[in-house]
Amino acid sequence: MPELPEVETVCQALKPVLEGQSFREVQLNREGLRYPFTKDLSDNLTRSSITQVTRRAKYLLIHFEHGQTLVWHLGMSGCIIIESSINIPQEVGRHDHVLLTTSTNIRITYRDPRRFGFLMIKPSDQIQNLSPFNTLGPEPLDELALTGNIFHASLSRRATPLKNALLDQNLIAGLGNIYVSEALWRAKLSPLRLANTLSVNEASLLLREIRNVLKEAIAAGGSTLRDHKQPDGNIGYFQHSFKVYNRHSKKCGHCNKALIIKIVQSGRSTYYCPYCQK
DNA sequence: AGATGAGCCTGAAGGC
DNA sequence: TGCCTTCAGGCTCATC
Repeated sequence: MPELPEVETVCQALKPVLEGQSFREVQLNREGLRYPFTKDLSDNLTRSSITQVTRRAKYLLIHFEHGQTLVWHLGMSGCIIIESSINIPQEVGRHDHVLLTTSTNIRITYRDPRRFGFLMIKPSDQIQNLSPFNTLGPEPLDELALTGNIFHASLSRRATPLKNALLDQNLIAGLGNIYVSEALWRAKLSPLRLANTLSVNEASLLLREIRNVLKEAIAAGGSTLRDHKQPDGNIGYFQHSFKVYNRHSKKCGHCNKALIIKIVQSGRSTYYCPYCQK
């Protein structure tokens, strides 16, 4: 699924299509996804225009003039497709669960085979105080909110392996299984290293590499493994730049001799070079 | 506090 | 070809 770069790609694509517009039609093809759709969902989506489309962590936020915000999470396998609704046969795929049509006849399709995603309406002015937003960590790309020193202080409070600490959305928001492995490899830090053993310099380096990998992935339109596509139907290209993710038994690109290994941490696969990453 | 496993789902891939 | 098992980008909850 979509980690931060994939959600950001979707957000950037939706902005020009939705901001200042409104939905004239909402079609819900099932009772709900991860959570049941609330009764007021359709009404709230159609009765006011959209002021802004933003992203927080892996959540897409569509803000409406009437003071409500659509909180949209793409789960593990969700993708959003944007297309003109004119001259397109209304072909609805098995996993096309939500169809939104704008007043300008753009159709937004939400496709999610595994149905771990969700859509819910929340009051815009209270979102910051509601779960999960009230405990989310800082945005990794926000250089004002997150400095090397702040990041180091957060890590120093955690006696858990770096891999687990970086996946914790309350420590830093938006990283997922792929980009954690990639960032740790770039920083030459072992995923097994305890978070509270990093020096300020190491934490700063790690933060820099997290930013680098995220920015490069956003520029490439995200990563396409199975489900993610850019909303225009193109695939993202960053998967071609993976250095460790899904590359077990292949040579490490740093040392060019050790082989990447795959381990399991907290039930999730981790890939790293045991020689370079300390 | 942190680790682990289960659960929510479908589909792709690999082994036999 | 077909059946079976395993695994997958996330998140939450219960339990130890």
